[in-house]
Amino acid sequence: MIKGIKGVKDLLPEETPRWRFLEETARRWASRYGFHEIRIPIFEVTTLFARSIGTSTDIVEKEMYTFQDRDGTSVTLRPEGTAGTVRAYIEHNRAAVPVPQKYFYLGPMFRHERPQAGRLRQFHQFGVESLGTADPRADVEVISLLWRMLSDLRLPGLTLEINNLGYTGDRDAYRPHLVAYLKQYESRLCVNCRNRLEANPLRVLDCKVPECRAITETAPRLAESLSGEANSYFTKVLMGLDAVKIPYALNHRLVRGLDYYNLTTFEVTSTNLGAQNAVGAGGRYDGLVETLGGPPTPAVGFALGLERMSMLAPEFERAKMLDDASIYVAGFGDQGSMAGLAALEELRLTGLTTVSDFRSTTLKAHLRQADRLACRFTLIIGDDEAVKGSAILRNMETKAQHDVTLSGLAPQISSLVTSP
RNA sequence: GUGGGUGUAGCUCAGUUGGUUAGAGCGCCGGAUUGUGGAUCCGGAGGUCGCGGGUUCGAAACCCGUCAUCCACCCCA
Repeated sequence: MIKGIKGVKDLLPEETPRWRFLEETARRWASRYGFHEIRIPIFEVTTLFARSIGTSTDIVEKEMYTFQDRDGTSVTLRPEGTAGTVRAYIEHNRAAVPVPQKYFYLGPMFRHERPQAGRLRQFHQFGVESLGTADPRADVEVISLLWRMLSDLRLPGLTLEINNLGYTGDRDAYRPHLVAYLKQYESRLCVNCRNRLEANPLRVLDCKVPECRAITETAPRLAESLSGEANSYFTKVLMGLDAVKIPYALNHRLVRGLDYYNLTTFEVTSTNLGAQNAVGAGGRYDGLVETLGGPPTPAVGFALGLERMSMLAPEFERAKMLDDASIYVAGFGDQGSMAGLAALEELRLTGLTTVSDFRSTTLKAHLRQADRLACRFTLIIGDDEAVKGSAILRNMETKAQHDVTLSGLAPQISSLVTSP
């Protein structure tokens, strides 16, 4: 048996209604906040991701689905949506458009990781990018959208955490302080953190090992090294969140894994998920557009994991099924089968949702299928009816039956089906 | 990439210190009702015990390998 690829899942018809609901909710909230859909390719040249996400990140180092195109250029299945969105923004010179460029996207992303609860190799993200606005209110707008959307879905156990990464210069100034402090306790740090000390010391701050946490608890804080400019920007973001009544918690350990973030970073986690507890996360990335060859452009955005939202979303009722398949046509016998097929087509052409199971050969089997498909009516056409040019419409709930004629069938059915 | 758990019917799972025809519940099909669904009763079908080796008189069970899957580390949505 040929099986699907590891970490790549099928969404069967039973689950697609819930996904559609999530997607529609996301779309509705995004457009309410003035974001417009952008559809970007699923693969891009590899260098786009390497340059934007950062060459020393795990994503670029070992998680990308990269392959050679036929002409030899290296291409990669997108591991996230920001890079492609920014590329499109630059390529189409959207900086020249006089209105705010606020985009949202929705679709599959690919990372070659070991699958676990809430982590797949093909997963789906909903994301927004607000490009060209340096105002703290843009940060607030994006965070607010994220929070309202998740709240509207009533996802349980949510927390919004926020931090200020400052400008690149601020982090450069802070890093030596942190490293000097951590060096004193180097022997007590976990192996990972000892490596991080060289590669990316800030990441030591969000290590989960208790010993490391204890050490970093009293470490010098990034907040103390931030420039006045960075501080006042962040203060305005927090004031804005207060003004629109978004509850948040400051988390000085929140250091995002992608290189392009600066100033505001935030993350929404849920206690009802497994170890991978981030539902959505984002931040400001003022340098990225320029890094990718565009004009200096401030930007802020977030991405949401749809699988993780789906894991949290309460069960939805399937009441709609009744409307989905409302009429079952039970055609059986040599002539009844053919007459049933014609009736099916005729009803469908008038816009009625009409189904049948051609595998059923007896009336009993047909009615059983009608019941399973939750049809409200069954149109019975056996050989007896077919030769008479008639059919029987059965109400599956009341068991009431009406005779109808096969000529001019659709109008008769329409009125019987809609009348109470 | 590393570690641990689990692979038996369509699904969820039993299966004793290794013992003869591998079970249950649910589901499915049929009958009771030769043309009327759901409920009930009766009957039936359905299994390379993940795969490959090994130990043994005998393996679903023990050993080795392998694959799949889940969870965790790492990292992230």
